[in-house]
Amino acid sequence: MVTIKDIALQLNISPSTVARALADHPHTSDATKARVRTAASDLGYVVHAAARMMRGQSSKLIGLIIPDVQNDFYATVAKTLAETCNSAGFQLVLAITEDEPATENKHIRELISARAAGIVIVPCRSPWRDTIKLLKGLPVVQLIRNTPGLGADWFGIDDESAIHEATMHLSGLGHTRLAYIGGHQELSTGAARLAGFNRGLREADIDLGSSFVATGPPRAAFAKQTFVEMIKKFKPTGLISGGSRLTYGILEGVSQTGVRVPGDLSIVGFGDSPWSRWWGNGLTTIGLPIQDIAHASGALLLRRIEQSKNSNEYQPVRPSRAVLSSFLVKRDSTASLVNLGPDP
Amino acid sequence: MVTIKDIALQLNISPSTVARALADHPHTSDATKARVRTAASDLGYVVHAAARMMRGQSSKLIGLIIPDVQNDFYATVAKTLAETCNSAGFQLVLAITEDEPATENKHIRELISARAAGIVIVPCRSPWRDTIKLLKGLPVVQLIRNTPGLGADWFGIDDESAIHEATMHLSGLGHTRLAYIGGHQELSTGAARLAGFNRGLREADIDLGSSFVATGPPRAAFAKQTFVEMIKKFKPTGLISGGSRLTYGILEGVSQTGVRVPGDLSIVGFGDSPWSRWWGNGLTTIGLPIQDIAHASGALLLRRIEQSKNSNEYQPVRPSRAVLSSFLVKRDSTASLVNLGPDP
DNA sequence: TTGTATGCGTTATCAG
DNA sequence: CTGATAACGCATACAA
Repeated sequence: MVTIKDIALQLNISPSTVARALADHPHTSDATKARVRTAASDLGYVVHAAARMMRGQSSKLIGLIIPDVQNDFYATVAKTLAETCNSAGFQLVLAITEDEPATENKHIRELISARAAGIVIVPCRSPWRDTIKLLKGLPVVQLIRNTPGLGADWFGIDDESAIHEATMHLSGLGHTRLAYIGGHQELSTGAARLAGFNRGLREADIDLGSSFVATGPPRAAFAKQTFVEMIKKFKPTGLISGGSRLTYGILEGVSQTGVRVPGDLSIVGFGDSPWSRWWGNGLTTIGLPIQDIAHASGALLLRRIEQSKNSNEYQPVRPSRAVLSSFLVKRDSTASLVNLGPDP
Repeated sequence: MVTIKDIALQLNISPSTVARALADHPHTSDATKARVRTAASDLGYVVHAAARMMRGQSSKLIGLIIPDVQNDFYATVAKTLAETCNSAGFQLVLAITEDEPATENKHIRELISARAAGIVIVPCRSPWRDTIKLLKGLPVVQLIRNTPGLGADWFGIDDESAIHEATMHLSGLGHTRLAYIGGHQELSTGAARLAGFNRGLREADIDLGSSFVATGPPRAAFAKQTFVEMIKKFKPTGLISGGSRLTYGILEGVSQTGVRVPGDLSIVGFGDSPWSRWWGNGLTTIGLPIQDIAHASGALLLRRIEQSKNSNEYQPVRPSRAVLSSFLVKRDSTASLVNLGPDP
């Protein structure tokens, strides 16, 4: 690896002069700068980030910790955030937890060891204490899920309202047998979304007996299995999904069981992907302001990083907690109630 | 930030003893190790990767450079590779190029500056010379696309055969008016896939006049627009997609124009996603051994990293070039030829 | 404008 | 078994 010394040796000048030339320091002759630059380019010099870091503070790395990249939602976050980071001279380090607290902890330690400038995280179900302690030492923005102990900035969506609106929508179409498949209630989002469903049921005067609720891991497999089992026992006319991957799994189940959408069942999916509209007129979705959230969190993190450079000790000054609204993308045809089978 | 010195001071021992204890060095008393570890844990010590790197060689970072995370294909690669890296103690740094040579170059410089141990890259359309020069300095594995100048390991799929097989499949169903929408011919994959289509046409004795070809950027938008325009002028009965995102765009176009699949048109999609089967029986796909490729490339890169540690100078010893086969996932109903409209 | 000296946190080497 | 010391590459305060 070619260093600043090599360039200095080549040009018979001192290393510090080279350093200054490379840094475009004002007190350096243009001639020297030019000579140094060409030499650097010739030799293929690339600055040693670690050495630079030894003197300064943190690296130009920002960690993104998410449960799953295959989720459309998080993929979009990753993309948007990568752009935001790059335009500010940072690189994004991707860490995937699979919702495992141990994996999460390990990733965070690595990031701190690499002196990441900051972290954007979608916390897993129940993070370790140690994890929270570690996170308190650097700028952190939480996304979607909200871990109680950690007093960090947070951007999320109004989960309760989102599902409530979806429930009212189905009720408004005339549905009276509703089902909900959502993520773990231990997740802040899982609890809020379920609460929205329950409020909807109450407001629509729907008997709890003619509703079905299942919560579990926010994975496609869980939703698919749950759907297939449910459709035998409880025949809903309307179904609400409480997660992007769950929607995926439900649709898998639909295509496996041959249930017609919207013929037999109206569904409200969580998250509005392009393929949502491929389901004829059946699939209403809860649109999410993903890009807005990603942008906002990126921008705020960069700001926090700036702030923490000024004050030696990082202090999470008045964490922001912003809730962005989802929006229903209605695609139901009113035909959806025509072909309802008899209640079992 | 708490350092090794802080621990030493706290315990009234020398920094070197602390270092040895932390490293579980054999010539250190168990008592000392225990004391040091608890102190480290108490103080929240995390090793400074940069400082460690100053002495040693490279970091524990591996770069993944891809055009697009939103592409199912690359998302799966990212996930699989992240697992492979983690289990070997590496962290994955995600870099998204959007197929821009400048962005690509910048990312690679950053990675080298951070002394990434190695890089897995899906090169962009026409990488800069400088980019190739930089890449020659460290272990690199190429995925899917193959940049001529760079003598690095490469894993890809047999693009020519894949599209050829798809073409023969449609021809075998009785189709004689075929269309192909693919990626730029400047891409190694774009050229190979188009060649496969052309060979298929020849072998099926299909007149070039009753076929349609369009190549362009491998984005959904391009495919959608091309599809919508094509469907007015040239009415194919069979269409083959030459890229994952292109399939996406084509299906967007289908749903916009109201073309029935497979009623009016048989389609072979590139890449087999779960949503592929949501198209009734219409959508045959070219299944890709994504996970195999990702696994293989990860494992090989780790091996190359090992090798490069032993020899001071990194020499790309006999680069591997492996071609993995795709497989057709047939879902066509034979009904697809029943409703053909008249030729325009 | 340029050169010299110093220190960042770790670890390997050598001395105790 | 433990302590002192040097070195990694870079940036900067200070001297020239």
